[in-house]
Amino acid sequence: MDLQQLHQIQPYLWTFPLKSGESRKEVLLYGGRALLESMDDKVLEQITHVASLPGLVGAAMTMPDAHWGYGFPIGGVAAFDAEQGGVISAGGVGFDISCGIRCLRSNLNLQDVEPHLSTLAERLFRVIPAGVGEEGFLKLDTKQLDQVLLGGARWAVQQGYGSEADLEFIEERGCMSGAVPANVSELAKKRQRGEMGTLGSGNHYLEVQVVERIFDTVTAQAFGLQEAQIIISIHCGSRGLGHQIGTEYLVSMAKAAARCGIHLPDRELACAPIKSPEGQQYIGAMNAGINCALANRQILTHLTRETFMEVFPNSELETLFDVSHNTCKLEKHEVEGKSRMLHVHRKGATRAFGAGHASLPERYRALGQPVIVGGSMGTGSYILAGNRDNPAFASASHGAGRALSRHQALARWHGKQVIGELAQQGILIRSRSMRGVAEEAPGAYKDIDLVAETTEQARLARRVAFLKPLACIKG
DNA sequence: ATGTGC
Repeated sequence: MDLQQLHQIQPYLWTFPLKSGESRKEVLLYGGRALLESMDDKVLEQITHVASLPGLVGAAMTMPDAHWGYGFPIGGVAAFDAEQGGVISAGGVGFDISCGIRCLRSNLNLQDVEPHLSTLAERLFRVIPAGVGEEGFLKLDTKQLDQVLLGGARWAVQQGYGSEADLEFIEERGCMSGAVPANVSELAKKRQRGEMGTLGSGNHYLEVQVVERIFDTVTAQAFGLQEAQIIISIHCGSRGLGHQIGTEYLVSMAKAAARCGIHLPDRELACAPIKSPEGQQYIGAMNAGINCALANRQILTHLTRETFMEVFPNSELETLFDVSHNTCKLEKHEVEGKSRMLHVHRKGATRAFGAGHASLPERYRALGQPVIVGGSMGTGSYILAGNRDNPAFASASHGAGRALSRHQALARWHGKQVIGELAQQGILIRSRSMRGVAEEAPGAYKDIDLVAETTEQARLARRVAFLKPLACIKG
């Protein structure tokens, strides 16, 4: 991206000035010079399109890890007011509805795990279904699936996959309200029948990590983190169900937009007024998709615990937090001194509530929400904490963010070579897809250290801990 | 992201 066309407001905040005759809201880009210079021009084009949608409140924003997505950029944040004709967009949520990360903290340290790492990786790889179309141990009929869509992680716990203690540390206490299973098609449910408790493909992973650095000892203590501790991160979403919801509602939203006279600068931006029948139907379906993802990560947590118990009989894995980064949520935000209810799209952006927010578990309330910034395999992850003065509708980065397209990555790396290079650094990769591994090569991603540092400098969240990968199960 | 697509 050419920074000449931007205006720097603060050291880590840029705006794209309006051209004469252009009618849109403000565009804000969070990030430093290095990240923005290497960012695709498409990000600016896409977020400028978002800024032209009806009912947008404040500015359309991108996080430091933003990259080109479908319609909305990944790393995009946009809040809409239903009372002012605000819209909801399937492309603004993302096709993998409620894709997110579950983080588990263990009572094990590096010394305990290192000698058994290969055994652990092998067993996790055998137990955790991963890859395109891979199915799990559960086969659900439509009626059971409706219960999943209503109950989320709470349903999974009721089935014996985890405990009440997990629920406290999941967004929405593990169960998203407002889910309407009837708004989810039979086809979407059929696709999900065998896919509960599966990882999926692409950038999804289950990773065994070690806390390598603590940045903020007080917050780390509240989060239960210390150096050399073993952490497990599970990154996945709502699988075939979420994807099918996205596909179907994209069509219904395109029709709604045409009927309501909404000008779409890009057909991928299909959206419907929040107050329209299509908008309302999508919200019910999306909330069901969120519950699907929450249940999915809960079942995977259960499988992870079972596997750890086989290798480390005294292991205990507690849920540190579970946060989504592909959602649209109705939240209360202060705008120019006024409290308003807004539909906040976060696509490839993590919710980052600051200290004192009522929805936070008591354990974290004085310090802020754990913000999980997932790395690519090999480059580590960060846990940050939400700030009370977050300027972006309580949002922050979600990961390293791609720097090269999948296509570019395939042209540059081979899967086996990537696995070999990571093995030399002591990082074990287990995957059924060598193509997938090549696409996910660490070099195809932005510098996560820079993303985390910039996220802190832009006051979006503050760094608490850095996690180094040890073993990664890939889709 | 995805019962992977020009």
